[in-house]
Amino acid sequence: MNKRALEIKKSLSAAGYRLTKPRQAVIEVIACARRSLSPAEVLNRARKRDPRIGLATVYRTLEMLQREGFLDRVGIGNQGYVLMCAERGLHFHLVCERCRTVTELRASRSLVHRLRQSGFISHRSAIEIVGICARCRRKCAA
Amino acid sequence: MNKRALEIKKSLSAAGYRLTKPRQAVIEVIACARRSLSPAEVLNRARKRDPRIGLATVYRTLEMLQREGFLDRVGIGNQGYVLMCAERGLHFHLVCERCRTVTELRASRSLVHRLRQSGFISHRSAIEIVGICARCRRKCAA
DNA sequence: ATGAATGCAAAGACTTTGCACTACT
DNA sequence: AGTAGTGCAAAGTCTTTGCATTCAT
Repeated sequence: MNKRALEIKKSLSAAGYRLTKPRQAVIEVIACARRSLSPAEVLNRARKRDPRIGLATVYRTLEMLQREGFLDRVGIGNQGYVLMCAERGLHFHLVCERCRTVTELRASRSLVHRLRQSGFISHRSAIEIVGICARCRRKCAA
Repeated sequence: MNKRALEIKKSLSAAGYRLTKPRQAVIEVIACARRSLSPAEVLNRARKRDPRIGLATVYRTLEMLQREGFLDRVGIGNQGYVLMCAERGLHFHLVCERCRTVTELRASRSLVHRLRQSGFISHRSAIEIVGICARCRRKCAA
């Protein structure tokens, strides 16, 4: 069982959410994922844990997780993808648009400082940078 | 006539694109916009310049402008918004999720350096940070 | 026990596409 | 003149919603 998944479950439970089977399935799927997933992909993976889960529930759970701050939504093209955040503070997500692997990169102090000075407040802790990761780039060159 | 719009038109023309009325309308609308616009908003504004323009053409033109690097797509929630880039190098877009005003903030050298070291290449020059701008925050407090 | 959460299917929103027509170069 | 580009409407994709039913507390 994934450690992060356990944390999230505890936190949600404490906040008054019911720990249903479908919700647990979605949480585990996302906590284990090494790359960002589309809602449909989350559904497919979640079905291996709870075959009865439906797409609507996936959407509802994703929305809830996002509202509670455990999840980030990333946009590549027009499609929405979701991924779990590990870092707490302000950080970057390097999202590869080819393989959708996500690497986290902590933000520098100076950026945090400059942002604060500008008066702009972001409650989202993740900033997405879309591009091509080192591995896909090597493949491409080959 | 907006200076940036003129630049873009010249550049597109040189690249072999035809400068049609609908395209010019979209370019001017976006070059003048002070905040990010949804495709539907672009249509509405463009109609004031060319009443015959249709939504499909707006989408096609936006796609083309993005492909040519004049435009950035920003995602707030599930909806796609588009805005013109002024900065050339890597920079941030501080996107207010309330009023959708966009402020540009140049990226620090150290970020550019760290990104390069990680082997991650982003061909998009704009990184979006979604939050609440200083003005909306003041309004909210009042 | 009881109401929050679910699954299904239908509705909704946004985007893309096919095709006959238009208008840049 | 010739073809890139357009408008319209239809099709496609993704997401949300209504409602009877299920299940976690």
